[in-house]
Amino acid sequence: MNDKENGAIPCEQDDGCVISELPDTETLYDLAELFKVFGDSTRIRILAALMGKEMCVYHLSQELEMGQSAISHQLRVLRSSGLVKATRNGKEMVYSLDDDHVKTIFAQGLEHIEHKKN
Amino acid sequence: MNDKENGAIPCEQDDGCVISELPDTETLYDLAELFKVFGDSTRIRILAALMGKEMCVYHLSQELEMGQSAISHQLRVLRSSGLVKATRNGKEMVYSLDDDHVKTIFAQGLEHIEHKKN
DNA sequence: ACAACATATGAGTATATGTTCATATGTTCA
DNA sequence: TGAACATATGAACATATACTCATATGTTGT
Repeated sequence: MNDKENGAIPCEQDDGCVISELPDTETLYDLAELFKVFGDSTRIRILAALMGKEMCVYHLSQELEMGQSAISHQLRVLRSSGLVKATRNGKEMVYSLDDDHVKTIFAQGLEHIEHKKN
Repeated sequence: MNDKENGAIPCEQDDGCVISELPDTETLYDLAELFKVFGDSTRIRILAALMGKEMCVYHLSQELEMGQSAISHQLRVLRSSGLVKATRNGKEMVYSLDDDHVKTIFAQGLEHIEHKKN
C-alpha cells in the first residue's frame, strides 16, 4: 500500500466534467491564491458593491461602514489580483470590476450556498 | 457627499449579468466563508485530487506528501463546508466531492488565471 | 505655491489559521 | 479480547493577515 502514483492525474469523469485536464500543482497554488482573495468578507463586499456600479474609495468606505485605509488596503489586493481596476477621475479613484469571471465565480458560490440550505 | 444609501443594492447590469439580485450582507459573509475554504493550497489540492477519483485519507496524504493529521484536519473543514463527503469502507474513510459546483468554481478560477496570463 | 481634499502606504498590533505532536476513537481479524 | 491498522481530535506553536494610526503622495482650484 505504498505505491506512490505521482505525476499526471487523469480526470476520469467522462460526462459533465467541466475540467478537461487536472491542473498541475503550481497552477493549484495560483488557484488557492485567487480564492484567498475572495475569502475575506471585506473584499467580497467590495466586489458585490462594484457589481452594480463603479465606485470611488470614499463611497465604498461609506457603504461598507469602514475606514478609508482599510478599504484602500483591500482594493490594492483586489487590484493586484486583476479582479478590480481603477481609473482616476479628478481627485477620486474610481474602481470597477476587471473580469467577468468575478460574477460567474460569485454566482457559483451562491448556488452552492443555496444548494446546501435545502 | 454624505448621503448613506444603505439597504437593497440593485444590480444595474441588464445583459450578461449572472446575478439577478445582489446578495444581502449576511449572504456575503457566507460567501466569503465558502471561498476561504477554497483559499488554501492544501485544501485546493485535496479537491483537485478528488476531482478524478475518490480517495482515502492515507492515499491523499501520500499524493500530497503531507502528514495524515494535516490532511484529516483539512478534510474536516472541507466536509463541514459540504464540499466533500465521506463513506466508510472497512477501516478506511473514502472521500469524494459532494457538490458539482466545486468543479464549476474551479473551472472559473482557472479561466480567470489563464485570462490574466495573456 | 498653498490649502483642501482624496487616496495610498508603512509600521504596529491583535487575531485567525495551518501544521505538528501526542493521543483518542473506531474497525478488522486472529 | 487484544493487536494492528486507519482516521479523528485537541493542544501548542509559528505564521499570515486584516485593521488602525500616522503620514506620504497626488490632484484641484485659488
